[in-house]
Amino acid sequence: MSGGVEWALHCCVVLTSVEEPVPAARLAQLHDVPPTYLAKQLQALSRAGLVQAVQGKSGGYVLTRSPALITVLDVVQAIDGPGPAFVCTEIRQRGPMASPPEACTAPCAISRAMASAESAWRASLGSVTIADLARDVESDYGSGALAGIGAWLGPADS
Amino acid sequence: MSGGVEWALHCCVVLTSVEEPVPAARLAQLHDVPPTYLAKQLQALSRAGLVQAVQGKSGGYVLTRSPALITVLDVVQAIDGPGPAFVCTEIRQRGPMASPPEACTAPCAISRAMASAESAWRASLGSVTIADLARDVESDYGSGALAGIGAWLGPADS
DNA sequence: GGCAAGCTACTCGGATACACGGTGTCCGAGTGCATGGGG
DNA sequence: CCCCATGCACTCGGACACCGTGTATCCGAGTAGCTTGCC
Repeated sequence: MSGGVEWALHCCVVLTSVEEPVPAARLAQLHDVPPTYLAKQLQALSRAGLVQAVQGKSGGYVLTRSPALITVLDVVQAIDGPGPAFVCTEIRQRGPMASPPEACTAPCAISRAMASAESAWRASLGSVTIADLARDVESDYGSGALAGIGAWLGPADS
Repeated sequence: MSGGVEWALHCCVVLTSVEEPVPAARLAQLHDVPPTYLAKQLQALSRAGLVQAVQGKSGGYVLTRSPALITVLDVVQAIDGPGPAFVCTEIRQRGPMASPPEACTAPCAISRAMASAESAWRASLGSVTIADLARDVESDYGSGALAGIGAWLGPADS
């Protein structure tokens, strides 16, 4: 899995605590990660419609909708792509003992098992929203933790 | 995910139908895949203790235990490694607003959500055994399908 | 005929090149804000 | 004093190199079975 997923999730959580756009460079120095590379991930989020990019002097990124309506699965799929990790290459139709194509209308048993597992994985990620993560962060580090970060993101402090 | 996982699973299923060792080269030509590369995957299965490698003139690979005791998860972990796909880099401890290390005894909320999803994925894969897959194959293609492959694996037919 | 030594051929196992996707970076296009001049 | 044109600085967006992991391959170590010679 791409390591940028973690950065994107953290960015979404901190964007919960602000209303004004936050530039990618500021999010980068908050997490101490390469600014240009994080910009790449945010572009992916923008393409997926999770965040809105506003340009201009005081531009940046803002969440497009309520954090309660953005699931972790949305973010993961935006970064890593919607395709499943396991892709069946239909090797049952190859080789000397190949099954005839007319008998392969349904996915093979192995493909079904892997698809079922990935479905469970997606269901688990889809049941957690960014709002849930933000609440957990407040619970872990005390109320006001996110507000402090939000305040830091606003002005031009280093 | 590594593409060799699919090959390894198919190999385990067909090994269900034989009792004598099957060489890697024969499994390779059955599935029409690069022989040397499939050998690499089988070596991983051997290292994980799922199959036993016997050397000599009529050597090959055999399952070490009943197919009902080998789960799909075992095979996947043997090929792709036991480590989780998502690894938390603890970026919360980096940057200007870093959380103090003494407040980071437990995994962060994001790490927990990802770990929970992977746990669900593993549970799903762990609930399916190679014997289940073999039964599904018989159900899909009719009884005797695996027996036919097993018979083909034995002699030296091309 | 039975047995044992030697040989052969076949097997696995680890060490070795190649390729593609993820990682990291750069510069150009576009836009909102600030400024300065005019009415 | 208010409004508008101009310039600027800051933003995102896509196009360009680099590296690590997975993909594919090869040759050497080891062993079971066959052959052959001897008893």
